[in-house]
Amino acid sequence: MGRWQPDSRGRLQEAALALYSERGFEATTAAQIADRAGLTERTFFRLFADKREVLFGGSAALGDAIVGAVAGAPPDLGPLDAVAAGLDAAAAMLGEFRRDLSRQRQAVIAATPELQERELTKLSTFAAAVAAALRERGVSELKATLAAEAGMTVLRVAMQRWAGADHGPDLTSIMRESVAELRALSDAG
Amino acid sequence: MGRWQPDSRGRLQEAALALYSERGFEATTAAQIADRAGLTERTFFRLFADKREVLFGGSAALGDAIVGAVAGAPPDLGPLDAVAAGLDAAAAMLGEFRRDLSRQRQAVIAATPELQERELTKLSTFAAAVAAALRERGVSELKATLAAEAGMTVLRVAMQRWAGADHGPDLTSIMRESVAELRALSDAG
DNA sequence: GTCTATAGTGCGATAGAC
DNA sequence: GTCTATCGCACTATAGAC
Repeated sequence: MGRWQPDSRGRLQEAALALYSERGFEATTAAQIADRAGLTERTFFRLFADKREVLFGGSAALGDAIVGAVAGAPPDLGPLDAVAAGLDAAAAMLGEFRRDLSRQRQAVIAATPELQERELTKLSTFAAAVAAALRERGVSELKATLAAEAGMTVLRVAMQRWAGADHGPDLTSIMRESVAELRALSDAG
Repeated sequence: MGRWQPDSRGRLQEAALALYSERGFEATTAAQIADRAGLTERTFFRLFADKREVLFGGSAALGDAIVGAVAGAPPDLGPLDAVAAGLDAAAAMLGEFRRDLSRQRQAVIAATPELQERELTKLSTFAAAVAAALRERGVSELKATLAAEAGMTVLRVAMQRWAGADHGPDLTSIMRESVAELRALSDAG
């Protein structure tokens, strides 16, 4: 064992979620988070670019999973079907986490405009990567962008609906229903 | 005429766009912007919530125009058609501004992640308002959200394509083409 | 209009692992 | 010796309180 406790990142993420929940994002200082994790403020900012980033730690893996599923979908699927495959992968991955922590995290984000901003940015990053994967499949630039962005919108609203209630359908079901609604949009009123 | 130069807001916006273009957003301080506009840093932060907001001054009016057009569209139109009416209104309004300034503004935003974040937030605000207008028209919550968000995506990519080139089709044409592509998404690959 | 807290950065020091 | 993670200190600018 080393000189320091292991998993500084994880401890900071845990401490941050707890403090943001207790006293709110703005009322929490980076020093307080670091204290609670047994580290210093300087270390916090070395591991996370800013106070918001600490809540979006594992999102790169989620993005990779989505893009992988889109790229790996059967080649004859249209863009929206490929995106739907990506969303299934996302739902499966998010379902592995503890639902109570997901809810807590969503609640903090919902209460904090700055964090909503960051969430939109993350999803926009995913959308760009998904669009690139769709273009690889031969989809036009414009169609790829629109399909990818619509897909990330579905992901966001599905997460909100899922984390907003204790019971009710699981994330995969919510996601698929939303995709169906998206498809039906062009059809009629 | 009063004791001060008129239109402090406008002068600050102009100064900010110039400085952000010249030396970049991060390398520009609020004090420098205020100096250039003949005002104090304190006044800057009284008129704009933060350094980013100064680039998004007139966006409330744009949002109102979009929502108004959506709400005022013929009642028999489906959600996507109503959103398309809103986008037409947006294109008409944005087309009134000087194209070179729009380009400059888009270039600064494209070069600055923080500003892209703010732009996404603005569009998300619009989307929420548009979704509310659609619900007023009898559209379901989920469909309204998806249609509104997709519409704002169209607005964003159309603006990028329009401001990214000197010549080429006007904003209205680009917007309509994008809406058509959005409709066609579900059809096939 | 001044004063202050805090976010976030740069750089050097330290203490282990290898 | 090198490498890496953390600390400590000094510093600027933002943003808000008074």
